Amino acid sequence: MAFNKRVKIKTILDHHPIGTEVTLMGWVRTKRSNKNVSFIALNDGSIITNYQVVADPNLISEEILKKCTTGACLKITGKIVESQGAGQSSELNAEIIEVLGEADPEKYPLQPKKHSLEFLREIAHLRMRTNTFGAVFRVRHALAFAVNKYFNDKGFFYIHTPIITASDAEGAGETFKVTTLDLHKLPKTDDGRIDFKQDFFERETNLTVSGQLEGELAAMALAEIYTFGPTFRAENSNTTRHLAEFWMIEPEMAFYDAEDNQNLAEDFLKYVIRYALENCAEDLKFLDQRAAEEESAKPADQRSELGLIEKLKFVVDNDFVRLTYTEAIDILRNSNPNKKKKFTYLIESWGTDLQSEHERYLVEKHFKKPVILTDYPKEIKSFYMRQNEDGKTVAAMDILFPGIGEIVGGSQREERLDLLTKRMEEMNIPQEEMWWYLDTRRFGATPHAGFGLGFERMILFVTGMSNIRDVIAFPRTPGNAEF
RNA sequence: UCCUCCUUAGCUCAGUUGGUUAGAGCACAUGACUGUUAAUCAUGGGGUCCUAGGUUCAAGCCCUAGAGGGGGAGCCA
Repeated sequence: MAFNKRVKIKTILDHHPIGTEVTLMGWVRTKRSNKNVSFIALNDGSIITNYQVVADPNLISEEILKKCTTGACLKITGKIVESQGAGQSSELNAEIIEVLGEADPEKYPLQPKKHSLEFLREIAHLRMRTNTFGAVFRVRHALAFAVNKYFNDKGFFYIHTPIITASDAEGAGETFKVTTLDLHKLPKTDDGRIDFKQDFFERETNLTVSGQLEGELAAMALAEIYTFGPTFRAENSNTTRHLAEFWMIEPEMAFYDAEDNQNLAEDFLKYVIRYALENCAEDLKFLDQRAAEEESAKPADQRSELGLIEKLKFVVDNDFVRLTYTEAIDILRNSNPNKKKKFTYLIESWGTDLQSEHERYLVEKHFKKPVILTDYPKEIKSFYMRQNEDGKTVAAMDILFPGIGEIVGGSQREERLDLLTKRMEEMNIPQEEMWWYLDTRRFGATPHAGFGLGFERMILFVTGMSNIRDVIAFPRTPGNAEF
């Protein structure tokens, strides 16, 4: 006989089935008791709202009620009735309570009170049971769904690029090695190097740092594709915006130039944010209040002018600013912090890369909206980016978001074989092992473009969380692979 | 990797110029209470003051090293 006859709390709140008999299953958040009645706040994950269960000690034994402690899992059957209390319109009068799983209150670490995010990170296996993380992961799901829906509705094809790769030439960062060799007895070649011919793939392999190059191959056949998968970078980065394992969305489109690419990226970002606003109202309302509390703890000059939901609506309703690197340098060179030498790195000449402080100034102080920066000097960008007519810049774009920094990096790709191989030579990119990539420029090459978007950075922006470790269930960072 | 701050009860924190038995709120337990909303009230239990050295008559407090964590920078998404 099937076990699951539960009704979800979200369903009850949507339909208010007063008078019907239902079974709820979920976890106790709090219990309040007096001599005549106990109130259990139950959460089943379907929605952030807890549902009130009323237990009459004449119907439910003291032995059972004693086990209904914070964190315990219950199966409750009873009748939905109008609530006599003020905090909710309906509630469940319990007739049968079955304790599916107890939670020793002396040992269960989550309490009905506010916990610090740092503490909850240490108990990541339980933190999804809190309001904040429940909200974050429901929003994360909605955003992932919206990503697939957006591209599917536009006729893009979802390509699964490999996780294990042999190419190390993207230049996107340090890689994690993949091997089945015995690390204590590494086979050596005659000249003393590790003999990867004896390894599983008979060559050196690593976890992917980007699906872009493979994505380009697919775009040369299916025209408009995207990837959405895990990405691995072994950089020793310890910041609130970096993970060693993160999820990246990488659309790649044949017949798109740089401007088409920018249009797609802006439309895409607005779509998924709008999707969250329309489909995660309760969770975003909670996160909005949470963010407001965090803001009120900050000194007045560091507080943001807009609340979380206001900020999301603002991004959806306003055009992003588009300007070239050269224009940005002019603005920065003449900015107050540059003139008054407030920047740690002063802007003096064209050609240097922008630092975080410069990006933040442009986005948060000067324009106060998302910025698409284009046409960077070729020296500070990747080999595959299309070279502009001026001979100095490439058709790159970075999209900068307030509070996050770079959320998207992309470009029109260099489709001209001679220019591409020349650039690879200049940048010491080995061409032999990239023969398959260069083949796309030999056979049926066309203008094409694409971008990469860090999924967790998008979640950070939409949820208003400030540390990237709090928007992925089990974060992987230097020195941390628990759970 | 660099800079910087932090580590005291299950959690969040206080702890005076180094000085007797290390405190509070919340949580938890017990009891009270005729419907509560993070209920309230009373009582109670709970400590390797991150670790290892050192200075001192005396160290939670000072010094050295290490571990763990936060924030910032670089790298990037």
